[in-house]
Amino acid sequence: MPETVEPRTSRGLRDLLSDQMLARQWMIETIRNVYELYGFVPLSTPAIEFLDVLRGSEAGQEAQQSIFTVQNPENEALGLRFDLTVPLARVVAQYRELPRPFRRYQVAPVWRADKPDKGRFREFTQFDLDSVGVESEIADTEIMAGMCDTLRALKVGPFRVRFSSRGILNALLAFAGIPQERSADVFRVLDKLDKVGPAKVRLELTTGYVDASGDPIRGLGLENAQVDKIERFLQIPATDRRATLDELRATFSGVEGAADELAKIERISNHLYSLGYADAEVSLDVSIARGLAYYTGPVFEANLLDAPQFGSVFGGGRYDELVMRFLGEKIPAVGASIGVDRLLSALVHLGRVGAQKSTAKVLISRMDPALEPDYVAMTWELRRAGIPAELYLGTAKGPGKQLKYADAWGVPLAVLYGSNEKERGVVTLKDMDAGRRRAEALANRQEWLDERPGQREVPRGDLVATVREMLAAQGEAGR
RNA sequence: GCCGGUGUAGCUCAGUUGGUUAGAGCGCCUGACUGUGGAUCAGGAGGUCCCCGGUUCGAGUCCGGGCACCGGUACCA
Repeated sequence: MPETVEPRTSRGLRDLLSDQMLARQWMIETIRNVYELYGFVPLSTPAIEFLDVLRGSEAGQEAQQSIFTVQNPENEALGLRFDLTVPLARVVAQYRELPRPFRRYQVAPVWRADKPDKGRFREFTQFDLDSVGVESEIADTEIMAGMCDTLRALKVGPFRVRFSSRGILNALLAFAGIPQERSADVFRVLDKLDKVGPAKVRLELTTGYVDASGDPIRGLGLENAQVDKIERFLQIPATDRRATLDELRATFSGVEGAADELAKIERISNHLYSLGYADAEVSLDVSIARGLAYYTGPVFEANLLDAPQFGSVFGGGRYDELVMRFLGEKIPAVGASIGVDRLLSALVHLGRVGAQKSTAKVLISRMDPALEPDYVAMTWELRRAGIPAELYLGTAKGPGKQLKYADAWGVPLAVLYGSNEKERGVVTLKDMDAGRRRAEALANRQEWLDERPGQREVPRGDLVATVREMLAAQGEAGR
């Protein structure tokens, strides 16, 4: 026995077999269509980047970054990208002649060397769209409008895009008397609101607590009076954008800079109103924070109301300083990112994508070696008519195994053609779904054989037309 | 990172106070049924009992260490 290698994948990595790939491709194509309609252009960048590009020049400043490092023959310091935003910033800085605004979309895998978790992998796909070099609030507006249009195109059922802004949160800090240096810590805790609830957030903002596993959660040591103000802020309802803005104006009446920020948010909200994105779809919800430190303006995220357990499936915001690390110059940008894997899980959960495994709609079986020219001819006849067709290329002789093969791959139709059919100038077409349904009711094999459910014989010349008709009928039945 | 749990066939798992040649269901393959998927029946293939060490006449079983995975929790640019 030769020594064999155990087939396996490293932790957090997985294969996507055809059913998952077909569902994913449909989803990505649907999203892409929306963003090309909006006039965003595609971009591809290498999976591997220089480590200093990924980390920023002051390496070590953000320690504990879960970057996969990569070796090349030149021994350069390289790593796999962990998002698509940093490579975008690099591209914008590197291609100085690129006309701006640069509005691009990119769908590609990214890698993070984190501990894998349910629904979290070390290799996963993001679908990002960003407008770089834009200050106008219309850019923020179109990102959020695009989020809505995308979710509608994916038929996810009711959803809610919620947005707020770093400016509002900064006003909150001023309002509560918290120094701006603490902003990252405070926002990180506020971001957990959906997940852990207000009571734990309060504890984490003040004294900290010991969680269920006995792990201590350190508190931020804020005063109770400060947290009271935060809570008062968080209670501002998110049902009506105009009303929320009114309340914010009242709450922040004495806070410097708040009025300007609220005016910006109002312009976005008004654009959205005038385009028909009403409060049911887009809400101004000051309880969302988003953990990322680099956001500087509006932040937004989307949840599916029929699948809330999947959390935010689509999120983003404005980040006006990210390109600075490469150019030293401030370039405003706004964008959003879709967690393709998470959204796909939600779509599967909602039954929006099927479990299709095969691209072929017809399997042409081969029963008689003497008739191979006929099988080949039929196959290409179907293909040239635009019907995805597979010719059985395995070694099984009889139709039993070949039908089993069609069944295993979920091919909806099978063609049976032997000397019987040839003599009479006909071809047998079998509807696999009809047969499968009938089989459930039949216990006796002989009946099953005699009945040949879902089969029909048609003249050889009607092959393409009949296949087309049967597929159309199946398509309707399947809906 | 921390707490707890679990590692036995492709999958889900059983395996007695430590005792001969380690089992079941599902799946897979073959046949009954040489032109029909499902069901049924018969047969077959498939094992480093996670790894290393220890105790013992004897270890899947007990002990020590390691690793992996699962659940919870934290972190997540």
